[in-house]
Amino acid sequence: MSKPHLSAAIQDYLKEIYKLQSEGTRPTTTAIARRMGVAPSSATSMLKKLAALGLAEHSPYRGVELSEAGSKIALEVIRHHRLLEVYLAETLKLSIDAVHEEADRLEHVLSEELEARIDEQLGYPTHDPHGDPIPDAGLRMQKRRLRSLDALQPGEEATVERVPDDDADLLRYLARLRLVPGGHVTMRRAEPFDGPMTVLVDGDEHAISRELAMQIGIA
Amino acid sequence: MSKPHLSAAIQDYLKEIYKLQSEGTRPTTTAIARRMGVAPSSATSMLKKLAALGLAEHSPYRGVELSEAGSKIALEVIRHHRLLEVYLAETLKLSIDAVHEEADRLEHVLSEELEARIDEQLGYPTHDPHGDPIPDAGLRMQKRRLRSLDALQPGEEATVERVPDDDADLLRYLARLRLVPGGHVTMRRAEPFDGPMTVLVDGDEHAISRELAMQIGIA
DNA sequence: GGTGAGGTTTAGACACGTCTCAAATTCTAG
DNA sequence: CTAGAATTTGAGACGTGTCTAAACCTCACC
Ligand SMILES: [Mn+2]
Ligand SMILES: [Mn+2]
Ligand SMILES: [Mn+2]
Ligand SMILES: [Mn+2]
Repeated sequence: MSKPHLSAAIQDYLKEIYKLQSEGTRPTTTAIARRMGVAPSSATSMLKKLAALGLAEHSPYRGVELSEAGSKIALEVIRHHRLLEVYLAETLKLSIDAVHEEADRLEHVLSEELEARIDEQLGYPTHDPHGDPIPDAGLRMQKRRLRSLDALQPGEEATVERVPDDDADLLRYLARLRLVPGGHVTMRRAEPFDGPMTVLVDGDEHAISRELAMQIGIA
Repeated sequence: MSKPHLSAAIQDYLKEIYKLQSEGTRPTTTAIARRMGVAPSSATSMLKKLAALGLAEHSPYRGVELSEAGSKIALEVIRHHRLLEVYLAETLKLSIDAVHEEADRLEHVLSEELEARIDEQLGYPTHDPHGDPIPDAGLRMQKRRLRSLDALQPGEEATVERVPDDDADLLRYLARLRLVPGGHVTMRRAEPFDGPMTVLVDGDEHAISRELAMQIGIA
C-alpha cells in the first residue's frame, strides 16, 4: 500500500473542503467549485475521484464528507501552507498580503524534511500571519473561538487576532490601517442600521464597514 | 504579448537542453529523453511543442537548438534552481546531496519577488553548492574552464571546485571523503592503464576510479 | 402532492504530457 | 554503395483536470 501520488489539484480540493467544513459551511459542490475557481461539474468529477481514492464519501446529490485519510492529507497541506506563510513573512520579509499566494504554490512541493527544518527554525509557530492556527507535526490543530470586531462595544478595546487571508488588496488595506494580528483596536462608534463602525488603531480613527468588521477576529 | 504560462515540463526540457548544449553535448532526442527520464517519442512531442512556441528550432531527424527566448527561459529556471540550492544549504542547512532534488521541484514555483529576496539575502552568490555557476539577475552566467581531478599530476595540489549535482548517493560518498567544493586535494598516485587514483584529502588517503576523478572539477 | 427553481451530475470535448508499437530516416560498416 | 543498426518520428491510446451544454435530482412552496 504505497501512496499513489496525490496531485496538487487533489490536495487543493481536500484543503478547501476541510476549510469549508471547519468554518461550519456545508461543503456543497457549488461552494467547493467557487472556492476552487472551477465549474461545478469539475468539482463533481473531483468528488468522484476523491471518493474512489477513499479520501471522501460522496453521496450523489446529497453531499461530501472527508474520510480520515482525506482529512489527514488536508491537514498536511494546511500545515505546509501556514508554516510557509510564517516562514516567508519572518525569514524573507514578505508582506502579509503576498504570503498566501506564494504559499499556495509552494505547499505542494515542500518535502517533509524541509517542513521539519522550517518548523524548527521558526520555533514551532502555532499561528500563521493571518492568525489562522497551524496544525502541529502530529496534525493536531488548536481551534480558538474568537469574537469578531463588529461585536465590540463602543469604548471596548481588543487585540486583532485574525484577518482574512486570501484577498491581497484587502490585506494591503488592512495593513495600512494596522488592523492586522497584533494590532490594538478600540471601538469608537457603531452607526445604526448596520452602518459603518469607527475604530481607533494606533491613534488613528478609521471607519470600516460592518461587513469587514465581521471578518476580523479579536480577543 | 502575454506569456502563455510555461508548464513545469516545458521548463525542465528547456533547462536540460540548455545544459546539454553548454556541456558541449549535442542535444539529441535520445539524450534529452534520457535526461528527462522519458521515452524518446515523448521528447519528440515536446520538441515539436517547443518549436511551435518559438522556444526552439527543430529540424526533424537533424536536431534541436534553443531560440533566444528558449535560452532565456532555460537560464531563468537554472537561476532558480541554483539559487535555491544555495539557499537550502545555507539557510536551512540541507546537505549537499539533498538540495538538488528539492530545488528541482521548487524551481517552478518560485516567484520573481522571492527569487530577488533570496538572492539578496544570500549576498548574490555566483555558484551553487556543487560549484555550478548561477546566472545573475540579468541572466548572464559566468563560465569557467576547470581542470578535472584526473589531470592532476602526482604531488600536485588543488582545490575542488565542482562535483556532479544530481546523484545523491555519489554526493554522500564524496561528502564523506570531503571531496566537495572547497576541499583541498593532493594527488598521490595514478595507477597505469586508466587505473584508480589515490588522493589525499584532509590527511586521509582515498582511492577513487579515474571515471569519478574525471567528473570532479578543480582549480 | 405537484411543480418549478436551483443545485448537481452526466456527456462529450479538449489540452497536456506520457506511453507503446510501428514506420521512417539517418548513420555506419563492409 | 548499400544493408543492417541506430535513431527519430508518427499513430493511437491513456490519465488528469478542465470546460459547456444538457439532463437530472431535491426541496420548498403553493
Ligand atoms: Mn493562506
Ligand atoms: Mn495550492
Ligand atoms: Mn542541481
Ligand atoms: Mn524541475
